Amino acid sequence: MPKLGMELIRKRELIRATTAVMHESGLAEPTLAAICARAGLSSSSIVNHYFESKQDLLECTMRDLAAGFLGEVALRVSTARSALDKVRAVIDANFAPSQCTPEAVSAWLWFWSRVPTNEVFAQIERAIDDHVVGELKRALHEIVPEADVDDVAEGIMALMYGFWLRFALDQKKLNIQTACRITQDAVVSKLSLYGQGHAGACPSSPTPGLF
Amino acid sequence: MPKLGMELIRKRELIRATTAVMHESGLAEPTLAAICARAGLSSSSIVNHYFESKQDLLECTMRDLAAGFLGEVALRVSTARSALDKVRAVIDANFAPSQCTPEAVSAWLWFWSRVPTNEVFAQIERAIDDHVVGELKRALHEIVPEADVDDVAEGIMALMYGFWLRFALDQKKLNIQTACRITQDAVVSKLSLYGQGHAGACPSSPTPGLF
Amino acid sequence: MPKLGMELIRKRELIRATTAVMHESGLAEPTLAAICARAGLSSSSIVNHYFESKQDLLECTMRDLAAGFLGEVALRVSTARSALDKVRAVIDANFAPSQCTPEAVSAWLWFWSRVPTNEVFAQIERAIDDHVVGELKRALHEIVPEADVDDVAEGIMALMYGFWLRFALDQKKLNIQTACRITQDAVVSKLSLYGQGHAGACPSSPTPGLF
Amino acid sequence: MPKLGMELIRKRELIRATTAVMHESGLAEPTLAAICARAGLSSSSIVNHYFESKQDLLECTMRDLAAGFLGEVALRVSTARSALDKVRAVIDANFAPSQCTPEAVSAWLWFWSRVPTNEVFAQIERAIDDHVVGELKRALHEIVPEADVDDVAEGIMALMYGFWLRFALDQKKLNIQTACRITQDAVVSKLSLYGQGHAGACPSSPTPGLF
DNA sequence: GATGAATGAGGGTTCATTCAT
DNA sequence: TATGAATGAACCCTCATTCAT
Repeated sequence: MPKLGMELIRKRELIRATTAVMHESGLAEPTLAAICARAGLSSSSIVNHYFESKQDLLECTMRDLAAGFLGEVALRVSTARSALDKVRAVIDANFAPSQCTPEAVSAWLWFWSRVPTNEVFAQIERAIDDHVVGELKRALHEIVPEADVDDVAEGIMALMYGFWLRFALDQKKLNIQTACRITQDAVVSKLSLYGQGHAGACPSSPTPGLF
Repeated sequence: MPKLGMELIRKRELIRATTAVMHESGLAEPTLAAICARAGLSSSSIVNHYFESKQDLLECTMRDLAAGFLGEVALRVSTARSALDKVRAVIDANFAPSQCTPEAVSAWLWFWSRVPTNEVFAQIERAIDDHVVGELKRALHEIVPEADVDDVAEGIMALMYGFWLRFALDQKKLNIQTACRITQDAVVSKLSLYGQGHAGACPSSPTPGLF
Repeated sequence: MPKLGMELIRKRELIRATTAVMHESGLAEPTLAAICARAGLSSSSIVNHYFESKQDLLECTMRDLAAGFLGEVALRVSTARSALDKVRAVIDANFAPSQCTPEAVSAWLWFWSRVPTNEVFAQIERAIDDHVVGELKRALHEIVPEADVDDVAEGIMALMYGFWLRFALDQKKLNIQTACRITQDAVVSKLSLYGQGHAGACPSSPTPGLF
Repeated sequence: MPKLGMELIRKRELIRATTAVMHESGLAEPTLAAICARAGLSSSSIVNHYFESKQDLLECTMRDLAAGFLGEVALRVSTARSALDKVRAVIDANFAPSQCTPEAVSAWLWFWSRVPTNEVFAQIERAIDDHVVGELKRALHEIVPEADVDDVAEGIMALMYGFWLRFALDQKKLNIQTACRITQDAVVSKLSLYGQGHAGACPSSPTPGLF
């Protein structure tokens, strides 16, 4: 029964199953057998039917994840008015529900753990990073002194990556909403020092401060 | 070659080789063959001669790394005078040279990526985390309001983990000294809001601020 | 080669090859490599394709052998009229051609030698033993005094096991037909003492007698 | 401390440990490591120090066992007066306490299971068998018609081997004394048919009979 | 005499992949 | 389109054995 569009459906099923397996079997190397079993398909031959190889499936899976993430960023940033709102939009995108399911978080950590090994993954990672950091810096340029842009951007990225890593390690240890709030607060208080944000210029009052 | 007392020497060699392989061959599962080749030993039998299994070698490797890290923390915290100094000591320990070689960073990320899979690794991770977070909170209790202790501690941990993760992903992207400085500044400015730290109450000067 | 329905064929081939290897390579632990080579298959991966493990293959092999044996017993016992005929049927089943090929005898001895080691094999052995001994005792109840049933049954079993063991040790030493005849004669003469069997009460002629 | 006679002591220790390991670890192939651990020696090198190889140790172990058994036979046969007593002596030797410890029984079954594989073991087995069967037949010649000697001897051997095998399979299933008694009774009743033994010529009375 | 170091062969198992159906 | 057959590489581990101490 050569249904049209079967290819797309199967691919999506397999990609979804891949992230599920990454999560369920720890972050161990997912096997094709496990992925196919999870997708309800028998025989791992089907993977080589729709993908060039296991590596291809994994790359597609990560590209899919990355596309979703960059989409969240683009969507939110494009609707932000002020520079500060753009910064906040980037942070919101990082903690967006679609990126924070246990499966997604596991997939991200799995992906990161393979970046040093795998050149293709490294390229994807660099592309994501360049895009997000670029977005961040473009906004920060309008808010903080030129000399501070890099450090502030780097700080924000580290904070988000750190929360993600810690969430992946133990999902009971951390609450995503809390993580997002802490990050947002950190930025607000930080930028308020430069006379931006909702706060006044000099934080003489018991200003929020970082974290 | 059959010198007596070879056990400690070989164990150390193999542990060192393990972290080296983790780093060199990406964060992929290190094979005993690769580890032995790296250590200059022939045949992977030698590993089972000195360790109970591959898993045992990996656990010993991580315990060794963890011990080194906790040692750095203990050493620096014990010589700190004020509560603020203790917080800074924890941060310094995280970015201590012994913990920031490319090999060590790779090993840490490898370790983290296995925590969800492996119960023993999870225990080690929890032990480390409890210890460091505990140290941090004990000091923060004297500095920030009770209600803020958890969030501040969590923020500091995330910042450090995030820098480490990003360093592991691309060592050219980040400079450890910079990461340490940004983290320290973040803490100082944060805590200064509560009237603590070496800085005066109101940061009238181009205030430190977070990140 | 990838014909459908290959599973049953291959399983049978592998089981047959297993007993062959047990026989040919003495009763040493058969290796998958040897079994596959014997079956004309390349690489021992095929075993794990059709069986869960080597242990599974061995268990299936023995269950197959046991089923054949119990089938022989059931077939012959069910067509026996008198109680004595049932006893003789059990003996005939033990020395049936299907159970007395050199391969089968080797497989049985191999199996027995593993019973003390292996719980699954022990269960199979107990099941077989209980079944055969039970069949024997049920028939004997009608022939010999209650007090003698156990000893007679035990004696018959020992005689059969002993012949089998000796046949396994050296197939030139013994002739199966002779063994069967000796066992049958032993039973006939034994039971004739109780006034049963086709023979008259007192064996006035140079009576058969045991052995 | 080069104690004199250390060699004999160590050899005996190792041989004893070998049978112990054969029994304790089922009838699996005993490893040198297990044997040395059982003997309280560290490092399996000691075996190659006192024996030429593992095979040598195993052969010595079986020769030791065989010597003990043949000694039992010789001792009892030499003190037997009548031909019938000699037959009974052989049976008693088979079930002598020294040959019926769980360790000895396991060792014997282990040995038998290796006979088809191993030429040296086969030679030992043949030597034992020839000796015992010879002893038996020599006595039987004086009791039973020439034509029956082989069958009767073979029957007795089978009965004894069968009991041993069944005892090795499950020591709870069988009692050595019972096995010995059944065998002795079988012989007595059998030979009584030929006008020998304690019984009268024609077993018209409810003679014991076999088993 | 006895130990510990080191090696290498060989075993079972997992797994991605190819191919015929 | 989809499945099952089959293969071969790679891995961890066990174990007997040799050698230097």
